[in-house]
Amino acid sequence: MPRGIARDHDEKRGGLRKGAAAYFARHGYDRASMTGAARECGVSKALIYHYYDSKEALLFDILDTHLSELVAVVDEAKGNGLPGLIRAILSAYEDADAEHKLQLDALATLPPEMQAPLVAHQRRLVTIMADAVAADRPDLSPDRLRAVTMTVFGILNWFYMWHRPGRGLSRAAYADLAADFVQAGLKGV
Amino acid sequence: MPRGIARDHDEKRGGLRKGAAAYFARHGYDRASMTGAARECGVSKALIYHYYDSKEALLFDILDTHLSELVAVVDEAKGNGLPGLIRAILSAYEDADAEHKLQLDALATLPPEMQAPLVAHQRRLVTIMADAVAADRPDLSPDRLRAVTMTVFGILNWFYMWHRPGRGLSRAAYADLAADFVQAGLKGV
DNA sequence: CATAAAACCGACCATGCGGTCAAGAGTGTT
DNA sequence: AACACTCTTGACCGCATGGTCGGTTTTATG
Repeated sequence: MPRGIARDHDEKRGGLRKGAAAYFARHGYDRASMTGAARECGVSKALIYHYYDSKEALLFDILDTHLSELVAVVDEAKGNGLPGLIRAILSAYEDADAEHKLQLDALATLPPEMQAPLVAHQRRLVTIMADAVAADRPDLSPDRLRAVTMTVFGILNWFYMWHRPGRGLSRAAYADLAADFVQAGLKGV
Repeated sequence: MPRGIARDHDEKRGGLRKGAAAYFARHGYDRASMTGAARECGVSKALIYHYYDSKEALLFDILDTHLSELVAVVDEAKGNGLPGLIRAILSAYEDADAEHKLQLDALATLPPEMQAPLVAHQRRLVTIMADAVAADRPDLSPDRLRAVTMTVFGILNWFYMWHRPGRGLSRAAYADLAADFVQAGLKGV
């Protein structure tokens, strides 16, 4: 029988995923070309198409991997209450700014059947966060619980837009501030 | 002397701006074609190029108009304290979801010299918000003041991502909730 | 060591895009 | 009425893009 897939197949694929994610995030998914992503990864465009069927399939793999890891992190941290959750999420975004940005502004460009499993991951995150909020404020109506939950995600998801590493508060310092802010804010609604 | 510009020139231009903004926001600026935007507006592509020099010039006009109006609204509301500011901004986003979305994910695609005046508008908004926060908490260090200010913008800018008109809290009800949340949160940092 | 498939590439293709153009229809000015 | 200019269009152009193809090199397996 002939040779099977290479031993380092998964690592190579992971390298393409990471390199392409950085390139896509830097230029915007739609403007970023496969030729450019290939150059960034130091391979030919044809090779990317050896590992992935299409540009969309590559994006899907980037987002699916990212969201799966995020769900795992959050699942692990959900025992530590709301502040623990907030710190865990902000910490997980470290070294994943590119993937996070792509999730926010490129996920919607995928066809619905590819979006579905990714959206399912997102819903899982939202549910865990909502449970943590509800633990502090079991009296909130469903509508208000959802609104508060999304408020917290707004805070977290906006972070990468204004924070520049090395300037202002550190990631960890902001995580503390955000946790305090949310906990106090919860008492006011 | 020959005829001048048509009397309804500005209205026509405004119509294109509004129609194109909706189309761009729905499909994403980069994927959205000028042909498609033209069809959405019920005119030919060539006509858009009669009113605008380029796709970028059209985007610039959309964002510049939107941000100018926003600055005007915020400038007027800054006397009413932080809660007033929050309510004013959320209310101003009404009927401007498309423009708001474009501001968040297409502004960066403009060349630096076109971005500059728009970013100046944004900075104005941030400054006003920071002043309102500082009025409540004059003891915050500059770094923390900035972090809290961006936290508030995160809450506001995320709203359009999860809110669906007619479902859950109304816009006004959420504005009240957000104002309460922020005011209480401010006491916790 | 033979072999068959994987790994990899340069060149190529079809399509859709932003933008242009030449021309006609409509209209305020003289 | 004659003019000059705006308004409006369908047809067109060059180019970059996502994706393909034929071929070469490499490497697990028998």
